Formats: sequence, C-alpha cells, structure tokens
Amino acid sequence: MKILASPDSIDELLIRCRAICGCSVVDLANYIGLPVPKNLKTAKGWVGRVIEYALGADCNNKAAPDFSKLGIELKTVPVNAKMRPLESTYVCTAPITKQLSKFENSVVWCKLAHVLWVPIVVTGNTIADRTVGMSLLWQPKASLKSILQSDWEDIQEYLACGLVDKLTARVGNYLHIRPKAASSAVLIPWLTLDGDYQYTTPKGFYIRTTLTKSILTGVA
Amino acid sequence: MKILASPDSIDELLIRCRAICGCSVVDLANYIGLPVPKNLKTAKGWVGRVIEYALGADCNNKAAPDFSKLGIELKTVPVNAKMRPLESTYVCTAPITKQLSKFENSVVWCKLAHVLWVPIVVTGNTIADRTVGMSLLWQPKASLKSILQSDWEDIQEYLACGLVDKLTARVGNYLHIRPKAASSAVLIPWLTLDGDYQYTTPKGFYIRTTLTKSILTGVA
DNA sequence: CAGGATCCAGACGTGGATCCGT
DNA sequence: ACGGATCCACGTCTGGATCCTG
Repeated sequence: MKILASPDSIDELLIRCRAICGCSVVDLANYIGLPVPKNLKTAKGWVGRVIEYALGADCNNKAAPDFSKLGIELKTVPVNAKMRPLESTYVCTAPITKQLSKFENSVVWCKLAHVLWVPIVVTGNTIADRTVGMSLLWQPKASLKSILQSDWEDIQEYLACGLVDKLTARVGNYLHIRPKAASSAVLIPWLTLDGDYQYTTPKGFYIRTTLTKSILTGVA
Repeated sequence: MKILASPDSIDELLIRCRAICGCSVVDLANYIGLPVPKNLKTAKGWVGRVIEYALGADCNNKAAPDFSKLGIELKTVPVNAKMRPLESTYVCTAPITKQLSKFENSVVWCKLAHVLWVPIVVTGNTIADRTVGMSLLWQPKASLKSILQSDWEDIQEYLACGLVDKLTARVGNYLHIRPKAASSAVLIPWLTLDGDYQYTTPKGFYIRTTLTKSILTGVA
C-alpha cells in the first residue's frame, strides 16, 4: 500500500487536495491499494479513510489533529451535485460527565478551530458514484465561534443538571448531540444529581448540515 | 470448541478440579479444542486459559471473580515436583493514583478473599511437561489478611507521597508491585505532589512465591 | 429529513501469566 | 532468585462516518 508522509506545510497539503480533486474515490483507493467494499453499509468510515491516506493524514492518532504538524483536522462530508451536505458531521465523542468549563479547552473547539473540508460528491447509490470535490481550508469566523460556544455551553448545562435523558439531538443550533455506539444496546453509566446510577447510550458531538452548508458555500 | 457452563456450586467446581487433576495440560487443551502453541514464550497466558476453559470459568469478564456465581477467583501457579512455586502470582493491575482508602474495598482484597489455586506441575522445559496438580480452595487466615493489608497500605503510602519511582518490587512482605506492560517502553503519566507530570511503566500487584508456597502447603 | 441507530478497522487496555539478565 | 521486562488473546473504545424509519 502506498503510504504518504504527513504534509509539512499548508501549501503541500493544498497541492495534494488539488491533485485528488475530481478523482473517483474508488480510483483513489485502487491507486493507494486499499480494498474496495461492495457498499458503504458495512464500511461506513471507508471514504474517510481513503481521503486520509490520499492526503497523508496521520491515521491512528488519537486526540491529535489529523495533520499533526499543521494542527489541521480533516473532515470529509458527502454532498449532492449542488454541494448540499447529505449528512451531519461527527466531531468527537461527548463525555456524559461535565467537561472542562472553558469552550476554548474543549475537544470540540480543538477539532473545529482549523479544518480541511473535503466534500465528496455523491451522484448515485453505488460506491462508484462518489468523487472528490474541491477542498476548503477553513477556520470559523468569530461570530460562528460564539454560536458554537453557546451550543456547547447549553449542552454542558444539561449534563451539569443531570438531564442526560433530556439531552436529545434537538438541543443546539449548529452543534448537537447524537447517539454514537455500535447499537442502542450499548449502555454506559452516569451519575445523577441524586447520586444514583442511570444508563444511556454513548453520545457524540455532531454539527448540523445547516452549518456545513454555510461553510462549504463560504458563508461561515 | 467445548465450552463448559460456569459451575453453580462449590461441589460442582471441586468435582471438576478432581476430574482434571493429573491431566497433561496439552491433553486438556486438545480435548477442549484449544490450539497448542510450540512453547510458552509467545503464549505466556495459555496455561491459565486452558484451566479456565477446563473448569468453566467465565472468561472475558472484567473486574468480576472468575467463577462469578461463587465469588471465587481462579489462579494457576507453576510449581516444581516438590510443589514449590516457580513464579510469583499476578493479582491485578495497580492504579498509580491512590486507591480507595480501605483495604477491604480494594481490588487486591476482592481478588484474594476467595481463591481456587490450581498448581501446574512443571517437570521439564517443554509445554508437554506440564500437568495439573491438586487444586486448593482457599481463603486467607486473619493473620495473613493483616499482613496483606499492611503491605497494601505501605504501597498506598508510596503513591500518596508521590514516590512512584521509589516503589519497586522490594516493597512489601507478601504483596508487591512489579511492572505490567507490553514493554518498558509503555509509559503512563502520573501527577507528582508538585503538580508536575512524570511517566512510569504501568504496574501490577503480585504476590511473592514465599506466600504461595505457604498457601499450597496449607500453612497460610 | 432529521433524529436515532448502526457498522468497520485499528488502537488500547486488561487478564492470563512467563521470560530473562544480573 | 527475583526484580524488571515481556508476550498473547480478546474485549472495549475511538475515529472514521453512513444507514434508516417514522
């Protein structure tokens, strides 16, 4: 398999982005030497992995940004022909205990502060119907950061108040919470304000398509 | 592979122990359907797993006793022809942060409160030279419990005082600390009293052969 | 169509212990 | 001989996301 080193500069990263723009994801995978699954039902993260390899992201690195030397996070997002995002975007796992009190120190902000968005244009139902779009290196404007922070603080508020079961995907303007687990059967304990244990499915932070749409159109 | 249910009673467990007493470990593994490695260098925990299957211990159960219905922990211990233990016995991982303040609530005590010792008689250097000895269902006498507690408290003292690097295998009469990791390259952070981070290899609680010898001879 | 459910790969942690150099 | 180093299996967790149903 062809392994690319992590890019040393933003210029190098952007050159790589231009190089894969327009490519079919299957062609990219073949070039790299990654096996191509029949469909994405049982390989949901496969496209993301292809792009990681194609751009030389440091795969298998935990809490660090994908491009560690540059401090940049990579996010692939499926879009239709009009560049409208088809899915919300996973950001990171959400501890169901209260996090750090400052948004700036949160994993969410760490991930979203500097992102390379790689749109994947979806033109049909097969895995062959996915091509790489034009990448966008992005940092949130101050106004957006405020909204994200406010969403994040709202969510922390639910946790601090022991309202885990009331914390649904409906909470949050741009940033919200969704289940993140192998299935709804996976349960983790959390401590209520009464000191009792309750159980809930693990959660993740996601951003809504309304926001990714604004990002991809250059509005955010 | 032949899977045995967890025993429902101590009698049932002891009957199983008698049934495998005298058996070659390789024969047992073949009967169960477990592949036999060439040697133990690269399969160090293999004998323990064979005995788990042979007795119907709940494998793959985390903090719980091996025989969950009975609250009994299973320990295999290699011994020579004179029943002298050849190795110290691993008890559990040792958090390098201070544990609970009461020995009775510690994982160490939880594991050692009720143990089924299965001696494995080692008569040579090959994997074929290991046969199951006579098992011993055991609970520590009060006098021993005091010593274990004292050892455990000494160790907690080192941790509380931020003396992780001074906490070697020399500390403790019967219970002591040893490295427990894939290699000495594995490092975990710990917080010194000064608030600094330092790194150390993960540790485990072990009991010395002097103690297991006393146990197997019925003295402890 | 959005909220909830689900899926894979690979890293990591833990329980099972024995190896090995001084 | 014993203190420190090491090895496998396997369950769990995390990062990568998309599926699916009312």
